[in-house]
Amino acid sequence: MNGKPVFFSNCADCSCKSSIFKSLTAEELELINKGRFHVAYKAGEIMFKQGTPSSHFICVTSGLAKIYIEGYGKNLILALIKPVDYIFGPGVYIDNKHYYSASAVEDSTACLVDTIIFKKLVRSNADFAEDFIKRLSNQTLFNFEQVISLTQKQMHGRIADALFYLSEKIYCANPFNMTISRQDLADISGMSKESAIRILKEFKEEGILSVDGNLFDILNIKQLKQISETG
Amino acid sequence: MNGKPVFFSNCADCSCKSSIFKSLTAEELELINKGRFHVAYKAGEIMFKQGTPSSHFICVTSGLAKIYIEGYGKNLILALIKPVDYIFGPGVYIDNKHYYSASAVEDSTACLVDTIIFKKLVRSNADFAEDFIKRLSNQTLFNFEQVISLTQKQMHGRIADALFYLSEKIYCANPFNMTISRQDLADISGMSKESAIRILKEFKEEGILSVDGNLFDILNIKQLKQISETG
DNA sequence: TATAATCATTGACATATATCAATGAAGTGT
DNA sequence: ACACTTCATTGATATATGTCAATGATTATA
Repeated sequence: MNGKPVFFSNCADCSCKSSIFKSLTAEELELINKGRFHVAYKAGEIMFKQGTPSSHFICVTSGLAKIYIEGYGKNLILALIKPVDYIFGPGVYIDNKHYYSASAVEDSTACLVDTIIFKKLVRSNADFAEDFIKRLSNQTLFNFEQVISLTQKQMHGRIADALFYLSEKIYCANPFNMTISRQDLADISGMSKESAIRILKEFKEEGILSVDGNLFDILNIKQLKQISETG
Repeated sequence: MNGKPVFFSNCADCSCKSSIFKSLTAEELELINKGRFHVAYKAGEIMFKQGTPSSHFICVTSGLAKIYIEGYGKNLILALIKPVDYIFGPGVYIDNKHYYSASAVEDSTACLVDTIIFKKLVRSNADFAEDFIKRLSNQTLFNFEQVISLTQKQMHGRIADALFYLSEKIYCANPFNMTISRQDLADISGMSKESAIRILKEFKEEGILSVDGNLFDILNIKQLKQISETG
């Protein structure tokens, strides 16, 4: 546990402030700033655990985190959270429980803000509330894509989707440095680790993908898109 | 098409008003009442289609509707919508597009309200906004349950979950009258129609379920719960 | 450096599940 | 009452995918 709080300047000056805060006034930002903690996590450390009370909203300021549901014997990764994005589970507005777990995939830092403050701002600032609802809506759309991929595509299509997710949404690069494990890849794609590895191997053999250590390179984007489409 | 509008008294007096409206003032209700349409759908009729512009929020006042994503060759039913519940897709706050389709499963009636009015109320009434966020959160939790059931349980567990969903959440009865087709049951459970039928047959043979015409009766709730748990 | 521990890879095998095809049942319109 | 369409059921078969077990590779630790 390397969880000692590190205090940065303040939210108003923060260069890695989540875009959700753009509709806040200086006073509102200061409100957030006052009740906020900055914490460092080592890779692998759990940020919070499914089933525990959820008291804070977490903004990832560096590194990479995963949020995942601990299901029946295996995990389903709902999303990877990169800087500067935040984690705000659906339980906050229901029963203040976490409905998924979160952990650091890479060494990470994060700001924690009390959800009471967040909810207060939602009530008092309509722009903020609307931005928040937009964000919730986007998450829902993402969930829809994921559930369709997981339930209606075969493994090749699901791995293709996962690779595009990593390349386009998370690492934002094409030869990209894979910082998640094969197990994580499998947990994103809803299959066993062995199956995920096998698909990667096939992609390599077909010249669609090259893997050099942790460096992944999608060589034939068009063909991989095709595989994603045809399931 | 039996889509002729039927005008009821008004929202303030409406006995089948969705609970989301409870935080609205009389004037706000009147605002909704003014721009509202009451429509009747026959079973099977489409209310709106995935990909089309979404302009109205739909409150189901009688009958039963389904919302479903048209995926790769087959549909996934996200939820059944019974009175008095409403349909408000995530696209409304993103790009005003429908990200799923909706259709009437039984003969149904519904009230349509312009989403512009709805969004205006979200901005002006904090209680209403908070109720709406709660509702979105509940939907997300439901999505989580569904995706875990669909991706981590085998067919028996998924059918068990679907049967409990129908009995406990939709029909709210135990011997219940099944108004959805086997194909719909399969589309809820993420499997082929034939597989769904086979599982039902097995449940019948094991005395867990009785099916008499459209009357379904879960005879051994405990065992079915067990099947749901063990996947 | 040695040792343990985790992670990645591969093969063999069992099985859950979809697909295809045929048939029966039930409702619908003429 | 009739043909006709949709829906439900069943069986046979192919295959996608998970599980188990073994091994290699890499990293952490003493």
